[in-house]
Amino acid sequence: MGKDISKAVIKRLPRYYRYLGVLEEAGVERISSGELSRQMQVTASQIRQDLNNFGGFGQQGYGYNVHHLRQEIAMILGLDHTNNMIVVGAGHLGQALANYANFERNSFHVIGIFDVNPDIIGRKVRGVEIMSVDELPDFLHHHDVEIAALTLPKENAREMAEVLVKNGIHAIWNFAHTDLNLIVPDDVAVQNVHLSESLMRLSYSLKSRQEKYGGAVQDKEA
Amino acid sequence: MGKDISKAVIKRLPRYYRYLGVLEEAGVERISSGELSRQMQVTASQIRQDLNNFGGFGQQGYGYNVHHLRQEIAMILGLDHTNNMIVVGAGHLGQALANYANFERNSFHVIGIFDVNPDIIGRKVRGVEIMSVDELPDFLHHHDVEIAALTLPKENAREMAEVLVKNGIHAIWNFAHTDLNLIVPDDVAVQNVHLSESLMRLSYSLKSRQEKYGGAVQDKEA
DNA sequence: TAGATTGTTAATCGATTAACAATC
DNA sequence: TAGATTGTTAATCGATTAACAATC
Repeated sequence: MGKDISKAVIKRLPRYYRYLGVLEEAGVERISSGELSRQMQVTASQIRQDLNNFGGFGQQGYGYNVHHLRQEIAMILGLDHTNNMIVVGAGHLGQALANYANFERNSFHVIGIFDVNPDIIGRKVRGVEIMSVDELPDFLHHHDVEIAALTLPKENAREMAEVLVKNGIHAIWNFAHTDLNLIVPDDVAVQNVHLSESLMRLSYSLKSRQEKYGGAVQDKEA
Repeated sequence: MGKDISKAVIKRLPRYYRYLGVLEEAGVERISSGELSRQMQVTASQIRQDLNNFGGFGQQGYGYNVHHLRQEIAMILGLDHTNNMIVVGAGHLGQALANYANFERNSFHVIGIFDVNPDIIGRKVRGVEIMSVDELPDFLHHHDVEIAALTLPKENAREMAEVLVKNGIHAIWNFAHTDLNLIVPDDVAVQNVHLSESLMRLSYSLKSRQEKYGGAVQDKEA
């Protein structure tokens, strides 16, 4: 309900959440936008603007209560309850994600892992058995699954996305090297993690830094 | 050299590269910004603006040559030569990345994997033996390594980043849940892949879609 | 109260889109 | 040549930063 929040703001919220977690663990009770700004290397203006999209979480003359602000952000992001997940594709990446299970203190919980390869079906990852994708529709109808992580080769990813959507999945965490936007309807959320694109940006960044700072690569021969 | 290219433009280049690859594989020889715009769901203006940061790759009345444009982008991103990589942290995610090895047709090549855990040192991943991090400095001095992927728990990541930088690494692909920007000097490129942040954005996105489209989650009980 | 710091409006900056003359 | 489509300038839009009155 209400005004749409800009994507740029949403992108920053998890980082605020992380920094507030560090502060809370360190026993810090309150923080001003100025101090947080210094630590996070963003402007205090931006912090205040961002937070005020959701309400006045701070107090003039005091700042923000670390614990309270963190809880508010958790609520905004949907981390205040457990989101059940499945992982489709039990390759190395899929297993890596499954092993993340229960990270962020129970906000996310992997309750099923699926693959096409009969050789690994039946094996367990963190106590969860790898099932055949054939069992996927049935599984989805009998469990409350919010999120599906998709770690299949791009050849199978699109087809599987359709199966997931058809069986009630409304959020896809897509690791396949393909865009699903044209496949899934508007009411299904997709987050792409294109690792190869990230690596290419790093490669570009490395290259432009070398041009800027000179051939600093050589100095490791010393 | 010359004018700085905006981050927003760089972020889009790998996606152009991917789409051009698909077109090339499909045997498409030329493409107009208009047609590419339709396929990629971005404006034709943006495509032309983006590409013209680097030079006039197109031809009036014709469009762009798919193969040539793709090669130009490869050059810009530094994919026209092999970038040697190491993976530090041979956990599930590290092994997943190592298995990516040689993806993007030899642009990236994993030549070393390192871990602290003695139990897995000596094991092989895709023909590359897992070595002890103690051997890391020596390895870096004897090999030409451009990029280090960092897949350690955040407790060790910062310390290891310092070791990498001290031994000549100029590009870090950071998967640890911590920011390295304050640790590494300006001439070291860092790309963060904070998977948990991506998952949180998905969770937000799911939540706001449910609010917008109504409680569509229930309909999978049908 | 005085000092600190927010919430919020206004100003600036940058990125995207539109338009069209140049040109293949 | 005429038609198509780029390269590029100008207009618009959105996001960030600055400023300050409100207020704890």
